[in-house]
Amino acid sequence: MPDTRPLRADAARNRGLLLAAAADEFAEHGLDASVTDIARRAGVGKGTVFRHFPTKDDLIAAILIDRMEALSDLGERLCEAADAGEALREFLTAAAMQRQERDLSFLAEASASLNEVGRARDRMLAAVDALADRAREHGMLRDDVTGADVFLLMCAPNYVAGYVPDASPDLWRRYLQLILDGLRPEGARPLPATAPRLN
Amino acid sequence: MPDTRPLRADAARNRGLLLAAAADEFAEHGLDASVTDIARRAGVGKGTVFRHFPTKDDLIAAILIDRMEALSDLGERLCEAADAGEALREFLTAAAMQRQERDLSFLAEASASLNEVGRARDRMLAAVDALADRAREHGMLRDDVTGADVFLLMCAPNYVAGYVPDASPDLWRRYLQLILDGLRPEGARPLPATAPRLN
DNA sequence: CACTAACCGGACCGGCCGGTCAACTTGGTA
DNA sequence: TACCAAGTTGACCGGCCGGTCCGGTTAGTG
Repeated sequence: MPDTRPLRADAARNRGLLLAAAADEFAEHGLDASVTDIARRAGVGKGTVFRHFPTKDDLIAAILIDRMEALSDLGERLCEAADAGEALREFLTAAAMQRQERDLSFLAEASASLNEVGRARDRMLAAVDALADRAREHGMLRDDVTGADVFLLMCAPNYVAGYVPDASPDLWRRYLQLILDGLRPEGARPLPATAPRLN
Repeated sequence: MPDTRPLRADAARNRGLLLAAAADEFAEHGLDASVTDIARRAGVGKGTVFRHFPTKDDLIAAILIDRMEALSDLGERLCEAADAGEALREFLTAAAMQRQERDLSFLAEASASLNEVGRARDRMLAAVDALADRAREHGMLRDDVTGADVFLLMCAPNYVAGYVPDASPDLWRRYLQLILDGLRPEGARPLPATAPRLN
């Protein structure tokens, strides 16, 4: 970070408008919402988009990073919570609420190669790992489930609910609950295949 | 169906090649694999694709219908099986294996409007409903889960596993097992939101 | 107020993609 | 074998999309 002088007032405002507009547009039309539409929604010229984010992928990455950073903060805070099981549920709920859109993949194929995304993801993965470990120690999480499993399953409730045309906006909660029940040690049967490594 | 005279020999063969090539290409590159690539992979000119399938959506629909029909057959057969719980697992396993690619959505937004797709989906949904009912009666499925829930969750294991870069090809089995455990009555907590309607 | 570096906007470019079409080839039949 | 409808092909078209660029605007400073 050699030269980090502050943005001009209008530029900073536009950057914010763009991030918000892009998030909305991606939520509605998936990752292939057009840059032109995003610019229009933000009330800004298309050139401005590319001034702030050299590439569409960079724009996506910026949104991803924002969200993952926020989730990391929350996760680290929740590690202090008394009830480890409830902490995990709260974290997954927040994760699902943050992204009601389908398909804004956390691993973001293309942009996963950008280092910043990777770093943000690793931090979040660490937070999830810690939450999972604590929950497991308190007997709220089955022994054979890893943090990586939880990380991957984070996206599932929204994905599943996303395919119902006129779904209740709370439908994802239903599938989150189902998944949480599957993660508990009670009726656990042994899992096939080994847990994936994510870094 | 006014005029259904049989295809010429070469045309029939090409149609088969195309369906196979398209399935492969979609598996590798998602739904936006290009028609040109599909044609090349099938060893056929692009025009031939559009002779058989007036629209790319029709091609997708044809694949979808094939698969759903096959799953419906299997599902209806499995309704006779002795072990209702095992029948459900077998069905979901077959469903997951049939589509290792991510993102070939069963409800296929665009083409969902085509009547044939809707009909095939309804038939499959009926089969899943029957399987779920039997499993529930045998105490292998929690009371508050509907066939529609199971239908939607069918896609989840592949989706989740699809985000792991160099995953074992069996990774989806892991998440299928987790979901199945969540579907069992043992540790069930009440589900929020009402089950979705799909037709 | 005057000056300038930062910023903005939108016409423009090349490339790709779904879809068309007219010239050509070929499977089936009498 | 001779014929033609069915089938095939790839050049071509219009439209869209990510990304560029330069003339005009504006925020901040002294």
